[in-house]
Amino acid sequence: MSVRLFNTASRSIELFEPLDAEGRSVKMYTCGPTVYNFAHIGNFRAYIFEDLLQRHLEIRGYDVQRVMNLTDVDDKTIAGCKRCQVPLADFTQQFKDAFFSDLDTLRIKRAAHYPAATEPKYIERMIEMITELQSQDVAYQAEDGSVYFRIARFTKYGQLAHLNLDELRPSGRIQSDEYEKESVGDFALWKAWVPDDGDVFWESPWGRGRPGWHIECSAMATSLLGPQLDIHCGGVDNIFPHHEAEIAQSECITGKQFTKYWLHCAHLMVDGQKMSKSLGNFYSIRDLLERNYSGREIRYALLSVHYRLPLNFTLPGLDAARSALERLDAWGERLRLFASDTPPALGESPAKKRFLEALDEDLNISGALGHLFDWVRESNRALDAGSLTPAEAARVLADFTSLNSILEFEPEAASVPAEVLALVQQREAARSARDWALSDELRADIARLGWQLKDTKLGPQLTRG
RNA sequence: GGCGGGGUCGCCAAGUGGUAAGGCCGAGCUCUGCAAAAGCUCUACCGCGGGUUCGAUUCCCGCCCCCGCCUCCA
Repeated sequence: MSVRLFNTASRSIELFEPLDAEGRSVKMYTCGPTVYNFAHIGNFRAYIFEDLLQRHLEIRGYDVQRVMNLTDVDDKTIAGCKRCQVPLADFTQQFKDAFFSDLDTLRIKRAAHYPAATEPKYIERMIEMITELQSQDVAYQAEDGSVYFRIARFTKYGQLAHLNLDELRPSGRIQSDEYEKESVGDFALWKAWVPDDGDVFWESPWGRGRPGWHIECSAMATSLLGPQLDIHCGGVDNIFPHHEAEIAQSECITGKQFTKYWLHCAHLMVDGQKMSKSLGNFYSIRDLLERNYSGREIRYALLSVHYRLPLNFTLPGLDAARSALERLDAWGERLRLFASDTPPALGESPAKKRFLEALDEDLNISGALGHLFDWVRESNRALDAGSLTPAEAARVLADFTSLNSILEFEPEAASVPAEVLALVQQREAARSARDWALSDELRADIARLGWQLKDTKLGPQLTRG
């Protein structure tokens, strides 16, 4: 039971060994959202991957301390609060709230900390760090008043992304107001106030301004987790320059290797194309809830593809997720009704072992789910044949429950209105009286109230819609 | 141009140097007052062309196509 993970730094799968001398504690930092809008499913693909990683490490006995930052000041948040004519904090708060609500919808386990960039203690820490970098002469203030990191002074810069900086091709994305930099690759640590920033600024040794994006992660990560992290995650697009910058800043300050394992998830596409607002294929979680998909269905769809592979998100894919989950629901329900009350001490089943071993191998979730469904079919067959004992069923159920501490696939408890429940009872009475006409009429009544009723071997079953 | 990921059944997607998991959809069967649900069963020679090998989807070379990054997008 050793976990192996693909490390972007080495471009290979490595045995996971935490820095902690005891080998138990794992420090994990995950780049969080910029709260200028509702996070989209692409963001949540990353967060669900990180959730899977945390939960799997936990089931393997590690004590994971995870931090996720909230970027609540940047160009977009400033533009947004100006547009809405509200204070920055008010503007970002609504999206912070929405973000946490979406996390719950998707059953993503909460990190230990969600530090926000504008918290005074972190602004203070960032200023301290920039001051230190300046004293080391790796940071300098340019004529525009902003402070930049001098990448020429950090020889490792570009190593994570395997980029040769001399060969970098200008991409036209360089801001025209940054011409004061010594080198185009130098990145901002502190951005000088400009009139467009309005009342968004902090006082600093370099005058009014705000922190650059990269320094916030270095400050919050080292403040909360210490100078060295075991795991640092994000989307592939963060590798360069964001994570390079974090390494440069942090290691200049601490003198230690910043992160041991860098994990990055691939992007998500929608209907085979890059998700973008202009293509109209841009989904937030609430967009999908409005289409009557549930959080766990979205979770399944986003979780079931290996994190380093591009995930093609489609609505039919969500329908497939729904069907797959219903199969698991039916299996669980069947086991529950048949299992004995006391799970036998038979130890871990081979199926559970296979599932976890698949995840050990760089989170091979597709392989793991394959084993799960094999297990579903095998135990259903045994139940059909009458060859599964109630005690064995109890063990299967116990192991499935335990795997659900990773998957979180349990059905949502639907709250059925009393009115509907009463009709169901009346119909059951009609059915036992073999009054089929009344029975069908009652089923139609129930349908009119928005519930679909199916007679299963286990009794009437209600579903919404 | 540089770097990276990928092309496996209608769709999604594992995997291995020895003739290909699983899910969805579809079909058949069982069950069933009806409807449905559920369960079982069935469905692929792995982008193209070479090479290495007794044998390649799996290794090597070339090609085609898709996606991403190249200075603040997960």
